[in-house]
Amino acid sequence: MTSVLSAPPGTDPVERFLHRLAKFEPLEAEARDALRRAIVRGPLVPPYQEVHGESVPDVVVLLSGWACHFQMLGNGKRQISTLVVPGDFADFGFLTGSAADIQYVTTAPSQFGRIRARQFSELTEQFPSIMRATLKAAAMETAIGRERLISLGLRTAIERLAHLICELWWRLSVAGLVGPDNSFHLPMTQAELGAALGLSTVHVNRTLQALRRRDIIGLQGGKVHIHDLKYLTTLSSFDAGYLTGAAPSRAT
Amino acid sequence: MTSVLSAPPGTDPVERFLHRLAKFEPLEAEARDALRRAIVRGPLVPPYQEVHGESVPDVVVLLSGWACHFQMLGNGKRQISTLVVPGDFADFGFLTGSAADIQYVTTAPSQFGRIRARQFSELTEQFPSIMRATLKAAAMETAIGRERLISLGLRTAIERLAHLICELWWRLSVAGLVGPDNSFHLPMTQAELGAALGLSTVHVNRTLQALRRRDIIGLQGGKVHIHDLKYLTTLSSFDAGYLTGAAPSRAT
DNA sequence: GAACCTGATTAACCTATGTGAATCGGTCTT
DNA sequence: AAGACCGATTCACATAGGTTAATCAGGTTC
Repeated sequence: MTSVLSAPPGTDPVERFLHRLAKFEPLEAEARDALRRAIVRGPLVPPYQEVHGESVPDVVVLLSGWACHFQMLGNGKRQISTLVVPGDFADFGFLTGSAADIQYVTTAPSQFGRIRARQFSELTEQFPSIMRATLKAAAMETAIGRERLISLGLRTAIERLAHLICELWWRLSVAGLVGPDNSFHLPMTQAELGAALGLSTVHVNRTLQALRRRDIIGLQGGKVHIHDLKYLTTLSSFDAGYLTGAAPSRAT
Repeated sequence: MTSVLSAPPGTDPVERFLHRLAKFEPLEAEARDALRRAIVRGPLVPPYQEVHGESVPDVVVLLSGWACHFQMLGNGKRQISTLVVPGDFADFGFLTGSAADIQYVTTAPSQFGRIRARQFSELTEQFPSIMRATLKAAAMETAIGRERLISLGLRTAIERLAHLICELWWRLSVAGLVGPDNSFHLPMTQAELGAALGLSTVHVNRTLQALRRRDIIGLQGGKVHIHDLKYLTTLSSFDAGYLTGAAPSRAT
């Protein structure tokens, strides 16, 4: 599936990013090299650091850690719209060159990589494959958003939670961040999970209990253990198609 | 805001599309001409016609009528994720060149315009402004999706409905499809509204009644009359920023 | 114009999830 | 070690919205 050199998991975060990107579209060795040279590694950012868009948005990539997009309403409630995991673009504002309209927070110590807007557009001109890969990454983010909409629209609490865990399991697997025992870090509080799933904190807790009681998953100290992936998958009618670009095999 | 020739509303649907597109990014007269020549007008499609993605997705534009993207779950419930109004791209699958993963239905007699994939990429090469405008259109669709997610995540039924109506009012205004009396066609059944808002048909009806009783809107025969736009706006904390590319003026 | 059909409307009832508040367990601070 | 926090957990209670099913109204068909 991947071309030539598939970066082994557990390597350098920049390699992880390249590896992820190349899954969307094969990248020539020179394109990879150019990207490697263009990415500037940022400092380690502490948790709960808000990141605001700049007027001329550079390309920002999450190298390690965790972040999420959110929006607030007047009543103080917040909705998390996107979860950004290592290897993801932090946001796609740079594609339109307009001021990034979205703010995001880190929820774990995180490191971002950055490519100057100007430099990135030179890169995409030189290597159209980079642009194609980037557009596909953006399309996947859209698909993820659509799937989350479906969750909020017609899945129950337990199904939403299960679906989210399946999604993260899949995405983090691709990034090489899932342990051999099907465990991964999930640096989000239950309140944050609620904000992502459209549920109250209390109900997230109840729902988590239900999954734990049935021995489907374990969750403690920001680490998830999946004990029964199959159950999770069918419970939430999770279909990884939207994460791979494959045709969805939805119900009739 | 718009450049040189702003197409007057009520004109040819292709002009409406160009007018909409140029709002995202000014288009040179030659670019407009090239687009005009490239667009092939399709036949009038009856309501409830499902349109499936092709393997090599052409650029498809809704010229007139109404359509929506939806997905189904195993239990037969459906979620409408996107509403496509005249002047919109029907979907953005062509940006990635991968098989369009999304199916959509018309809910009114509709006419689509089509530009061959190959031809479109030649156009964007010749006129980068077309690509920029298209990317911004895609970004707006993403923003709309995000806003709908917020609706499902933290707005009540009446707020969701109000927000949707505000959104459509705005989008259709830009397309020149809102009458001087603040009315517009909304060719969706209450069941479909429910599928878009994550509500049951019955509750859509109840909610509609509430808005009617307070004389905020009128809705009959697929036509909405807005009597109190200000009320609707504040009720749903509608902020058109996400439809214009302007910075959002969200609550702190 | 009788039989149909589809969509809107109502009513009665039910439940998934929200709310508010208290408790508990760690961890960090002083 | 005494607070002070923060996040997880529980409990008791409230309610928005779902479900089922019946009725109604307008438009079509034959």
